[in-house]
Amino acid sequence: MRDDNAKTSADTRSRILDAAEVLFMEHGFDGTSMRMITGSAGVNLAAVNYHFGTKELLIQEVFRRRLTDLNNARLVVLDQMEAEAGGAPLKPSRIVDAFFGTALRMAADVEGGGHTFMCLLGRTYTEPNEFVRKFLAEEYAECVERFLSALYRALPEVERKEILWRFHFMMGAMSYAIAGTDALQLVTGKFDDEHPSRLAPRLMSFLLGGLRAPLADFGSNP
Amino acid sequence: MRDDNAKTSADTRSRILDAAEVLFMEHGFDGTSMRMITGSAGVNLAAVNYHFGTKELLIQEVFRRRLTDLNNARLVVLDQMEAEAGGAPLKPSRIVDAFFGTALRMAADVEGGGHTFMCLLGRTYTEPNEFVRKFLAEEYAECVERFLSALYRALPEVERKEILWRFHFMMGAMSYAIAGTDALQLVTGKFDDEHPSRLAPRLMSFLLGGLRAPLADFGSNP
DNA sequence: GTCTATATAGAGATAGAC
DNA sequence: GTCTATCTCTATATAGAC
Repeated sequence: MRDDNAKTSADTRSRILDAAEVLFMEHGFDGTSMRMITGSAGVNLAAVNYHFGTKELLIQEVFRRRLTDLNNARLVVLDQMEAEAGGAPLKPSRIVDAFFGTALRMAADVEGGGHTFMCLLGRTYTEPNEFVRKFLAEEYAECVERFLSALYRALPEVERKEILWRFHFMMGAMSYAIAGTDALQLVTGKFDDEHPSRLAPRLMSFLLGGLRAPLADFGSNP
Repeated sequence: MRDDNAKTSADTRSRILDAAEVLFMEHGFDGTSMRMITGSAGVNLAAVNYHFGTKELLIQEVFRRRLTDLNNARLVVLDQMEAEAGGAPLKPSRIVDAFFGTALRMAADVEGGGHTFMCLLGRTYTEPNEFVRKFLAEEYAECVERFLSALYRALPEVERKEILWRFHFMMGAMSYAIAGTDALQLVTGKFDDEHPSRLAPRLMSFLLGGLRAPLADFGSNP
């Protein structure tokens, strides 16, 4: 940092994105006004519209800049594992780690903002706002398809629909584990003050237990 | 229903609550205006303030009227099981079913509005709005404490902190399973059109698998 | 690129007639 | 209890000077 008051023009964009990310996480999209964002970022109100056009486009850019990296990181790990395996199916635990572990490692990065972003992302999966959900779905499509395919091959004896459901359940458990910890904290009287990096091993063993659980009997009573 | 246009004064209150429940679920709290609610309920704009005071108090009442029943139903089942057991610890699977199964049965009630409410509730656990989170925490406190105590006694060999985390993970998986199904649906191309009642057995086996998963090794690297 | 000033729309809430 | 009309505040967005 060269000077407290030096706001280079290139910086303005990033300052807005950083401020928006935190405020969206704390107050939601509708609960965060442009004035809050520009005030927190220390830039002029008109700067948001100049750099991003509209508030909706700003929201998209907040997600895009981190989500691209996250999903690329996931795919890099998967590519590498599949190349090493040379056509043989992978171990389910390794697939789960490549997808969920990578996200948890991002969530453990408190200082770089990864934690803030993963909290925001977790909340946004169930976001009412339709354009956000659609945007997320598109950003995720390729990556999710790749991981589901890997799981299908890793667990050929399990019905595909069942794997799909369990992937969904795992997403839910992870999102809450990251975004919703505050909530239960209020109820039960805290998880002490554990650093987010402590979460990963606990969650991973829970996810794998759920994925490997014996199948229920669905045929009985419709 | 006696007449399409007959709005008895006692009805007005319920009509507002029913309309608000659906709209809050579809558009969130900030995304739902008083005008949307009164328009959908077919009542006058001023009626909300007359019957509930403020929008915040309306939100609280939407939750209170169903949450009281849900948590009472959970406690009734737990009380009965504990009475039958006469001091002996319960099976973890039965405790989980009393808490999560009861919620899933409410979520399977599409026509009576239980499904709508459970979607809304699932979203709200990670709601940014602080007063809503605090209100939920208070409404849940007693019930969660009772179920955690039951689990502590059922699993004396497992560290209490670990049980607390896994309860949290189960809450997350359930909330997403109910509220977030739309999201993954967009990504992966649908869960067909399964009725919500089909969800319960799938989720319950996942939750129990997670709860029983072997513990990870936490001591190694801090 | 950055700023001030403002246009326009919509929000929650209420006063007072009925 | 219900309605109309309206107050007040705040939101997003933009036009135009610098």
